[in-house]
Amino acid sequence: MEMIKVLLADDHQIMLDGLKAIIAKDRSLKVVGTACNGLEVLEYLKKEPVDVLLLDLQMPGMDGLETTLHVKKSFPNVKVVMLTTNDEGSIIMSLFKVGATGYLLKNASKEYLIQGIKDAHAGKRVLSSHLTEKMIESLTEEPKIKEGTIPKITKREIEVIKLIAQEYTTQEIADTLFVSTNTVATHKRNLFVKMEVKNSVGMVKKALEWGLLDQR
Amino acid sequence: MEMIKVLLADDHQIMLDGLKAIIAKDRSLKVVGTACNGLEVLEYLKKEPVDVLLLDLQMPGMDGLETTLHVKKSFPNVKVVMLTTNDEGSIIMSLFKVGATGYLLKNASKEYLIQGIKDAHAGKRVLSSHLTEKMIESLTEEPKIKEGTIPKITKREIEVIKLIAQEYTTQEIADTLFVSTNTVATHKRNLFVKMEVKNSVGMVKKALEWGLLDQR
DNA sequence: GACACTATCACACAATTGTGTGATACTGAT
DNA sequence: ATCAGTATCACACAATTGTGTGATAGTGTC
Repeated sequence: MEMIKVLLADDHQIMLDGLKAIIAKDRSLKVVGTACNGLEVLEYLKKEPVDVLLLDLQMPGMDGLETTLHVKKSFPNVKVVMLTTNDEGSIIMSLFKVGATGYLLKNASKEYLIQGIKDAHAGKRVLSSHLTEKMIESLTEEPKIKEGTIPKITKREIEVIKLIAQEYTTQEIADTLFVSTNTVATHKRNLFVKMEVKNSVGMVKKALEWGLLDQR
Repeated sequence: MEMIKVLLADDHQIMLDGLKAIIAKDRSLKVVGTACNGLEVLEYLKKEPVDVLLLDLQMPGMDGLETTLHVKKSFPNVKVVMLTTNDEGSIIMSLFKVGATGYLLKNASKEYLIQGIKDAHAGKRVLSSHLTEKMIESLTEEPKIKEGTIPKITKREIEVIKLIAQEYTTQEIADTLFVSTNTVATHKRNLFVKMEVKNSVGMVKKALEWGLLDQR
């Protein structure tokens, strides 16, 4: 009987060891390799065939989402099962859009995990039960134009966001950028609309999510 | 030869299974039980003796820090080793202050983990090597009286922070919590001082850094 | 050259936030 | 039983933020 070849990717060594130990117990599964980031995954796939890729959503550098995108592009036959602590309903859709086959919570039981790998290999959609509900919810929600797309934000606007994130007042920002407070207010106003937020707090939160404040 | 009795606590089932599998391979260690939150840990300790407690820092409800505090108070002989993904230098000090014996990153190797448990049992301080440096850093950085130390923030205050982070106005927060706007304003005022920030933006940023908004 | 976008500014006004200075009541720890 | 901390509220006022509705000028594009 052919064993299902599994590749593990997680930035936590212990997680890798743990998963390996769990999967090793099942005779029809075989861990053929491990990786601790997205690049290593792609490197591995270039060399060796893999049936199922178990992927941590949160990883330094290329995260699970981006990795999936690349993997499915170059190796469409590989089934990707995302492993995560996250239970946000919103992200599931982008995951499946990007080509993932499954999405499991890290606090799933090991039986569920093993069954999930087998199901994914058979081409079945795999979803932690807690999440199924949430997904249906977010599907049945009114088709609001909410989209994961990050709008175009200009350099000047980013300067403004950064200063706001540093607790500057509008007056201080104006002084720093050598413009009037009116100008700063206008930038903020435009940003609120673009980013679909109500105030500076929401703006800074989204800016952080979108990685706008990363490079100082 | 006596085996070292280990109790595992983590809210992720897979993590528990993984750790158990790793530890089971060492003949001098024995996993005598598992728990998925702080309360379960305390319940278990009341019934059965344990040598080393492997504790996840991030858990719903009572977190690792608080759990350690309670454990060391009632069961001072139990050695506590904290497991975490976090590598903030700041939190280490509060951990040791609270009575933890060790502090390991989840991406440590399994050999390191096993050795860590044994060392902790022998009363040795255990610290992931990456962290040792950071700790020394934060120690030598004396001049600043309060560096990175997370102040005590009450449950009520956290409720307020969470709502602010969700772009609620003071009025809306007051309505949600069934208190007056004055009360909300007072909570905010106190938080600004505690957290050493100037406004809500700074507060939400720090709250995010400190992981105050993690669990819904 | 028309069009879209960016960056700049003005003026007025409403809404909200933040501060200063109190107070009362409950709780848990010393 | 006292004391520190928490949670609650009041009132007043200053400061800041956010909105509505304009305008001008430079840039790059089709």
